[in-house]
Amino acid sequence: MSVQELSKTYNPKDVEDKWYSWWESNHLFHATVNKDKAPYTIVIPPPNITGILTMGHVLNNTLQDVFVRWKRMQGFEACWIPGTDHAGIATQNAVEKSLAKEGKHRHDLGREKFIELVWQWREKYGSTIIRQLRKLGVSCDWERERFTMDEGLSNAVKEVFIRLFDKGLIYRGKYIVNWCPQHQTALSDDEVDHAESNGNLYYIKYPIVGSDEHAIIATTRPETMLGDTALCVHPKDERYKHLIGKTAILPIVGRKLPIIADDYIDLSFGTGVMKVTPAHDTNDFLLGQRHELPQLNIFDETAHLNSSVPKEYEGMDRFDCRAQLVKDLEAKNFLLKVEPYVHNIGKCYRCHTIIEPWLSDQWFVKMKPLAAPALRVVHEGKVQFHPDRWTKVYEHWMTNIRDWCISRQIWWGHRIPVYYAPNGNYVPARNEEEARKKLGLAADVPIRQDEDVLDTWFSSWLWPFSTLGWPEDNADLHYFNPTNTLVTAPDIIFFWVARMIMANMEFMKGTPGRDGKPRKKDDDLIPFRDVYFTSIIRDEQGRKMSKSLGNSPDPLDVIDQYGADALRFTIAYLSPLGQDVLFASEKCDLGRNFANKIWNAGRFLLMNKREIIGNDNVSIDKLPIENLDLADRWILSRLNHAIKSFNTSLDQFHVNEATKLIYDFIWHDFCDWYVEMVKTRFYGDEPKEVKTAVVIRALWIFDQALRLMHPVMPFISEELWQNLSDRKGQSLVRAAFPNVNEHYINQTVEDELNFIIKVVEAVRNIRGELNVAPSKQIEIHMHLHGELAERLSIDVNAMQGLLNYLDRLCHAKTVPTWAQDSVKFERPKASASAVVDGTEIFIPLAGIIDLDAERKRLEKEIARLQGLIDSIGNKLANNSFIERAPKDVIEKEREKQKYITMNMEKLKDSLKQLN
RNA sequence: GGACGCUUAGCUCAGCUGGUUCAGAGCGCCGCCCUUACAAGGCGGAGGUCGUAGGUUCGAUCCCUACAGCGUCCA
Repeated sequence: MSVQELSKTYNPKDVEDKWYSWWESNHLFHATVNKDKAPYTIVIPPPNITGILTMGHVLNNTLQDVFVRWKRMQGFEACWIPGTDHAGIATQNAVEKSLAKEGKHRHDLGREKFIELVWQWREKYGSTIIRQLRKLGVSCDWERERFTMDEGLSNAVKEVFIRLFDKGLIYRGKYIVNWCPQHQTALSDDEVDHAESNGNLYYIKYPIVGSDEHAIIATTRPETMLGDTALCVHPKDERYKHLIGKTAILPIVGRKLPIIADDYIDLSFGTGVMKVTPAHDTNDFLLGQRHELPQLNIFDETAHLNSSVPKEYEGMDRFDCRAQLVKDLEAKNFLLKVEPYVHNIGKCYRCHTIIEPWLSDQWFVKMKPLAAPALRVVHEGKVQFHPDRWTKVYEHWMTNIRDWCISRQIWWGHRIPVYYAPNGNYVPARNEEEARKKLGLAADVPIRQDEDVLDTWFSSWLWPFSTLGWPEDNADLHYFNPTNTLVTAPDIIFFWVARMIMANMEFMKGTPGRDGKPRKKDDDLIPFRDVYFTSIIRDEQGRKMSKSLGNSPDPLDVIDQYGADALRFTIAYLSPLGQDVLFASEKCDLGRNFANKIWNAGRFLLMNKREIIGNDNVSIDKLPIENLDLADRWILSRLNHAIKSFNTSLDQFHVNEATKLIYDFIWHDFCDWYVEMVKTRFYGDEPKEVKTAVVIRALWIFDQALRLMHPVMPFISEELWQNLSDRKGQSLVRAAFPNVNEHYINQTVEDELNFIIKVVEAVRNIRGELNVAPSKQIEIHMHLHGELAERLSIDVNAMQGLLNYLDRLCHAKTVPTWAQDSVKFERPKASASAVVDGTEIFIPLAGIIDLDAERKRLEKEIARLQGLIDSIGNKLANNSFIERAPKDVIEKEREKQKYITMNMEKLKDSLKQLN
């Protein structure tokens, strides 16, 4: 594209798709084992195949892309492995829903046909989010895309199951699980939504055998009494001590219930007597185990009453049963009272059916042995969390870890690799053949595989190595694992992060590492070194974004409206480490305006390049260092500062800080000051060679800025980078990230230019405050003296050069007057004035300005300085400050006082002059 | 009930681990400008006793304690 075609405003639509497909088709994101480079690996938190891109994904993936692009440009072999997970329940749910529209149920199809249908569904819709991610510009290595149900990953799942089983870490047992009667499956804790709900507290009388007494129990779920197998009181409860060891009668049913004691009982809840229902309440289950109580299951898998209850309730729905039972209790005078009561109810996160704690056969992983090493590496800082406070949360969970229920009673997922012989014996096996061998069964004996599938997390916890081909041994695995950084949301710290640490440490043990030797050390066994926990994206009112509230903007709409770079920039800018982000689309104005600013800076440079050099293709690879003036040295210092701070911020995972740095450098340092100053030279009368050097230097600096911003804003930076010069087919994606050149970082230079900036601001302030028309050319009389020259350590000639900038920046003609320090200066009459670093500035404005306004302006400034002087004075008059503060601090205060007083005195003189 | 986090300008937030004319940015607001990169822009300006009450210190937005409000996680 030639210069003429650069539009006046940046139009992201013209460039984004073009560059993305170019990057991808040139394999610029592809990483391979390269012994000459250090690897830098990120595995994507695999989005769910049923999902579409949300603002949460935007944040998460923007951050990953910033890290991975930055490292890639720094010369690492950067590899970002993408993929999706199969989301067992969610996906099955989606397919069942579409089946239901045809009036069909999965059982009508049978397992095999149904699964086939799910695969078809996944072919059709399962890559939506992957397509959408590309729109965001992410530099994933798409050639490495994985899916948790792929053959390779499925093998990993089987392998892990078998190894854990053989180690005795996987077992089958009866357990209370969160049962969804709708899906007819167990749910993990995180798949249950808890919410306050209005219910009742029912007070029921249980007669005591051999007495007229009743025990009163309070329950929110009276129907579960049909499964009661005991009553329980607190051993120290004086009210009920005498009941311990006695027997109660279960109303309606007539079953005898022992009365036991346990300090689990909450004395303040209800009446202090609790009914124990081991098969239908998690806490009762644990209590029942301690006291060896019978577990009486009263529900079937659809939460209807089974045959363990009196005939009249059999087959009833649990809630119908509750209503009927309450009526019956009342009729028979067992019901004391009913009170309204607010309590927590767990619901299925998918279908919102109330969860039934239910006793069933499930598969479990013993977590304690796996947790120990995973806890250690975090403790010792080998895996670091950002922000650090999540470490505590992690520790707490890991030390109180419970066994993991991994079976799910659905069809879509990895089927549990366990096979049963007709006699009930079972073994884990990779396939039926292996199972027969293990069980010693002939080919014609019927054999049956477990019906359940594994929790989706059972495949995701293997993600950092299963995506690299494990259990097959291969070079990728040696090289790219351990990965470096994981970027994820804190709400899955237990379900995913913790488990990945456990799995990697368990299964990478002994596999060859980077040096080809079997891994032993923690540093080689961890799955990643740093975990960045992202913010939560909320809407402007601070509410979580959710489908049901409809308060989540569609990122694709936002990209369409503002551009991907604008969205990326804005979201990175708004996301402080560890804090929530309140987002609204309009906030992308920030990013869009910035992109437009960058665009126009580029446009400006290209226009001048053409003006000065013509259409020749000049290389801008080298920084021309001839004829460097103060502005050049200043911007080089600022640039190197920016690069340095950018690296530091990203090293500390302060992405918002890094983003702000880019913004400030480009907008303020480069555009507001450097570009404005360089105009003086572009339009001045220096020879062509000098001008050529000046424009190439400006382009070179801008080129550096584009490299700096590329990790955050890949599209616009590539587009401009390609336009600045002929890149011969190279891409900014793999260009070198700017190096910090300490040589250019120079505080003196910055101080010198800051003086000019302060003068300009003082003059502009006068113009603004006194309403001097912008078109009005003014004169600036500066009273320059030796002290200033010494302070700025520059000579008179250099200062003269600097003053030339003032004319452009202030629309003024500068009249400097050099004087001896002590010599009084003849002030121009009727002039506005200011003091900058001890230097007096006068702007003669006879007949133009309102002298009163100028007086007020000066008085205000004098008052401000007086305030500062007073506060410093108080400090210095304080004996304990003088005695106890460090000497250099005291000295600094004294200097400050002297300096400000000097400036103020000059202002006072000026004020006197006006009167 | 336990753990953690947050409270700074009208709004959204920085302030990296006590001392730089320490109180900042963006948006919004007010005033002036279509000055040949950019009105998605330029220049200037007004706005806060840094949640409350104590404490530590020569000195606190920053460290400690309590409280209030909001939020998240766990039980």
